[in-house]
Amino acid sequence: MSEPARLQRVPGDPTPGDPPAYDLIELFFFAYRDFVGDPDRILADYGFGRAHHRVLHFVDRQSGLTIAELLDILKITKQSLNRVLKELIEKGFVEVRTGTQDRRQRLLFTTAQGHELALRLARLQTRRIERALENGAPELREAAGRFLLAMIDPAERGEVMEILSGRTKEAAQ
Amino acid sequence: MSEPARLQRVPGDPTPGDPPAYDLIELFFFAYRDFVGDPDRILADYGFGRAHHRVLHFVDRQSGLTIAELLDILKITKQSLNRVLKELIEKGFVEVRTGTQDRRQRLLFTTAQGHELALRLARLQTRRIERALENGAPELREAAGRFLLAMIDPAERGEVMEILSGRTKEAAQ
DNA sequence: TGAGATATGTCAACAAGGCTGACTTAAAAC
DNA sequence: GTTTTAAGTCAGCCTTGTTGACATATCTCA
Repeated sequence: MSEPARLQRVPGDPTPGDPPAYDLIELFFFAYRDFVGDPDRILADYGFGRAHHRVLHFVDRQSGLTIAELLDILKITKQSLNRVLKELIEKGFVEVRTGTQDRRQRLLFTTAQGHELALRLARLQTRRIERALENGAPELREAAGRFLLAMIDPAERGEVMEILSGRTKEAAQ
Repeated sequence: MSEPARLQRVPGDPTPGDPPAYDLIELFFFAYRDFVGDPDRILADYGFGRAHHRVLHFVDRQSGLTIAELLDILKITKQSLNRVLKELIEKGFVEVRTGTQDRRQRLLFTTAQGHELALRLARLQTRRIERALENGAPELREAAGRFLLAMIDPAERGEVMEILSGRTKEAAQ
């Protein structure tokens, strides 16, 4: 509205002339809502919310990770994390052990109960994913993964790919 | 871990034996976070949040839609909607007109200013999408769209596809 | 025409889950 | 032995969701 028209497009430009990708924008919104909605119903039975789910998920996936590592993954403040983490510990879903090489660190683990819940929620989400892929070509799964990865900030991608490898951090204990 | 292995799978089964799709679960989480994070920074300049964005977006896309229609899309309570809608109206981003066939209804429209902001945010998100697709095969876009649509509850898909068509509702005025 | 249904608006209170800022403690590092 | 680091905590605030109750205007239908 206020910017002068340009005749050439510089690569990496805002490209205000392109029509917005309304379809993908809206699909992403609705799909994500349903995707996180599945676990919500189960979590409510335990008095947990989405924040608990995220913590439980990454603790289960990266057994033995520290508070600092978890904060880095979730990108929330330690005060926010502490509120939900405390509840997960009190209710016996997460366990804390003092680090051995560095005794200032707290290493986080899921308990048997915590692991079961994390797995149950992951399977629920997996079921939705499998149903989404079952009528597609076999390449659809790989395409979905490549698209989602490419949607992530380039600067974060390295870290995300490390997380995806799901390496446990138990070496510390 | 504790369940006996089964040799056959019933279609539509929980399939607890399948390994969870941790990669897609986590990619979806990180990708969506970055996707909605872009607009957040701009919205903060206006004193708006994500809730305002969603309202502004769908009002802009479905010019003339009613409160009831908007509530149905967003799936929040009218009290929640009203709080953000009121602010969008007060600040001159959304305009309300009384319905003509049914004068109980309120038809929602973006103002020029509101349309500009909606477009700016949509373009920002489109840029991320385009960058995600630019190094992929031309089929990647279509695959992403099909995957996301299939992730939505089947019962909702019809409604979502109507929304995607972006038909304006101005006939009423 | 009058009763009831419908669309919207509003008040009050509450909960989840983010945030900032300030401060403590224990352990490691130098 | 001082400084830095990892974690925990207190207090208060914001956004955005919730429930429940009730008001108003308008439409529908017997």
